[in-house]
Amino acid sequence: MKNASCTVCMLKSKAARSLQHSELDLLGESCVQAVFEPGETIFKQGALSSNIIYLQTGLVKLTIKGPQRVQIMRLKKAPSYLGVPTTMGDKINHYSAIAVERCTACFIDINTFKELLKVNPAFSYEIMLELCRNELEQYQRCVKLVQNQVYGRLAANLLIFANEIYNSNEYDLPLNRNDLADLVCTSRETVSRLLAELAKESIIEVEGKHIRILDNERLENISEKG
Amino acid sequence: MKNASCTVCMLKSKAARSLQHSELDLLGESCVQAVFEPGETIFKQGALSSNIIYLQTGLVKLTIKGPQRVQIMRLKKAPSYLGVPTTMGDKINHYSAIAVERCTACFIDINTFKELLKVNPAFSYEIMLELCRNELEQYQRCVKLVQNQVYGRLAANLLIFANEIYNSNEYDLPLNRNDLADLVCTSRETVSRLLAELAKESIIEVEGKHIRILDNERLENISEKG
DNA sequence: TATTTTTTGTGATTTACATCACATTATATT
DNA sequence: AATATAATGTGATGTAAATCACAAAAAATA
Repeated sequence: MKNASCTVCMLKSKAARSLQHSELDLLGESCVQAVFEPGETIFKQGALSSNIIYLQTGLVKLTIKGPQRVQIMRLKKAPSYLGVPTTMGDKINHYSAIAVERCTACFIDINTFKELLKVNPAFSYEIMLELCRNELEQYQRCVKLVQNQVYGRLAANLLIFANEIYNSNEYDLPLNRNDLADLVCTSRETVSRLLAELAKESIIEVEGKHIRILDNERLENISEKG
Repeated sequence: MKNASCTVCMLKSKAARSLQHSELDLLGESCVQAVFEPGETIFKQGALSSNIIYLQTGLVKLTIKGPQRVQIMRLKKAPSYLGVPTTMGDKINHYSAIAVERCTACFIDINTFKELLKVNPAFSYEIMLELCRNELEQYQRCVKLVQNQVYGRLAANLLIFANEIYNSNEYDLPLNRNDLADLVCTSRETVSRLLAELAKESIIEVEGKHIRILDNERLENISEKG
């Protein structure tokens, strides 16, 4: 862990770029950087929290305790703020964040964060926009979950990895089959079967965690139609 | 539709209560009140929007187009802001809001709203808190949807009507079976059957739309255990 | 290298729930 | 009041996907 100089940071968030010099100094004073290896918990549901996390680089999964077990809600890719909704209201985390790939994260003291929201409307506005985007994304995820069947949801998630996370139609899945199943809201066995199915149809190529999308169009079709 | 005087309004939001006199005047100038009867659309997905809606009284459903059909995402009870996430980013509504009970709603010009966010950090902070709460609620709804089965979800929704909407364990459902099914993410037929089942078990009493919860404890148990 | 542990694949079986089909009851319209 | 239209209940049937069961492969550990 080291104290960061936010002023010279090249990985500033869009929100942080609207801060004044003096405000960035304030941010830098109460901002501590840390590295997380895959599997390491960045913050944990139920624990007290007095920080907002700015995810500079890497990929995390957000998990939440459900009635039966812990569930992966979504992946979140840097750059992004984590734990804004979970820390703003009360001080207790309402979900966990766990590194899925190597991450660098800045821990910002919540009081400093609130102070910045207060003194800089542009900063505040950017944070608010991010919250709004999250809510809309969440609605979309939810309807898709209800109305599409597993085949479509799996296809959708493979496309998200390709288009939104790795920007390539060839990539290594950062999750094992269990976590992938969790993300798609299905069982491990079904994921196995459907991946085999997609491969048999020559829509993708699967080799362990390595995925290669062969027929983007058909995959998108499956993702849309269910 | 009439122009409202926000200064003397007794139904101010918590956020609005942090506004100065002059700011309330500003709000009042670009704030138009309207009444919506059940079934009437307050705003519509896909339409251009230049307003934030403050729901003063009443109950609405938020619906969103899914891959197969329009889906009820959630109910929202007054007092509450609607369309913040849908209007803040771009100008197009990303979901619809439809009155489920008689509603009064204030249409606030988006520029005025943004201006208030800018000049009054306390106001801005309250709005942000509401966004955060929404996001957390949405996560909860989603895990419940995935991990519980219909019986549990129906029970949960019956309890929400009792505890959060009507504050009574006897109430008239504001939705028909179709919409209730939609809210619970199941089919109309299943809702019919399970309501009958709950009645047979003497957990609730059903007479058309009138619901009476007889055994709160067991209903909560079903809601939790799935 | 050998051994344990974890991860993955695949068949067989079960099940919750959707869908279909139709009767019945309410509600709206003429 | 008569008719049309919509909302609801309920049985029969079908099915997507969970669960169970176990083998095979891969990864971690000794």
